[in-house]
Amino acid sequence: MIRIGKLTDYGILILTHMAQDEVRLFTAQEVSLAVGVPLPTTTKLLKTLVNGNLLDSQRGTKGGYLLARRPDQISMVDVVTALEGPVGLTDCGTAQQPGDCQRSISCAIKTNWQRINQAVHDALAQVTLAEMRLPAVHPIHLPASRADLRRV
Amino acid sequence: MIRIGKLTDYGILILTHMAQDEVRLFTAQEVSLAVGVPLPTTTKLLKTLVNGNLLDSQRGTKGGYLLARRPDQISMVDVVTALEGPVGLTDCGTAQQPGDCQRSISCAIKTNWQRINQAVHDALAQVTLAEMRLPAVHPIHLPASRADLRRV
DNA sequence: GCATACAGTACTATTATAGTACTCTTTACG
DNA sequence: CGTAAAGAGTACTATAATAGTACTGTATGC
Repeated sequence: MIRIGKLTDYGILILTHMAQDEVRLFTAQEVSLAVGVPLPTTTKLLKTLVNGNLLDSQRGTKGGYLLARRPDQISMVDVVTALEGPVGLTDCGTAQQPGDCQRSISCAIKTNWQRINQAVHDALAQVTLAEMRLPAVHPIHLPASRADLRRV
Repeated sequence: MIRIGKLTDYGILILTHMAQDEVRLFTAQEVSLAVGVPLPTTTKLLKTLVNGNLLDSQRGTKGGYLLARRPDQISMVDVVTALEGPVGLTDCGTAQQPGDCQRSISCAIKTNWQRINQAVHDALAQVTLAEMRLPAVHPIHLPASRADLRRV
């Protein structure tokens, strides 16, 4: 199973919310309330999303956040990359001491991981934020703990 | 970022090794040595792979493990599913108390997660074990800790 | 210049994952 | 038929990544 962390889930929640009104400024507090994620966590995420160039921010009174691009220009790779780190394999080529490798088989596989890598990357690239803000259906219970994670 | 756990990595390592000689019986010890993963962990994985119907096992003296199907009939979804749990989203529809949902927005998104879900699932389904046992190139150092995880 | 809102960093706690140990069952072979 | 080898199953422990929080700093509008 592949897992996406809670924070990434929240992040998508936040972006989807902000995509409802893509030109407006949202304060952190506003977003926190709307999405139901505690303020400290929300601000943390918002900052990260700014660093990932998915959001623009405005400081000072009357400040806030807004989408850096149009929703159809923001894909899930962008979001996932911003929140969970760089997409890509451990770079085998940068190893300092090639002779140290105790599992040469694993390196054979690493090469092949790029295949999987690319496939998943492409899959995520195909889904945009614009597609995510489609019809809400029924408000349904949100389970806690482990089951809460998005299983992909 | 999407992450695949170490154990899944090991699992693929193991299966790839066994795919070298797809009809032979391998003992747990043998596999452990070949792959460089501690015996207890290896046996744990082998058991899980049997339960996932990727391996068949033979008990008793002269027992061991072998692939349950041909390598080209085993995809990465199978492996990932066996080792990390069922592929799929949390089923919103099974919630007992629909009214309890405090974040209706998130449910709107959940519906859309299926999109991502499916995309990643398909991506993994396309890669088979047969394709994974291709040429090993250079034996290279295997980093420890976090960087060790396969970033997808 | 004061209040508001974002920026950055560092710390703590939780929880999932990884790893280990132990007991039980099956089977080959002397 | 009994003993040794090998897998099956379960429960426990430790580690490490993630999630969450708090605090200090900086910009901006009125």
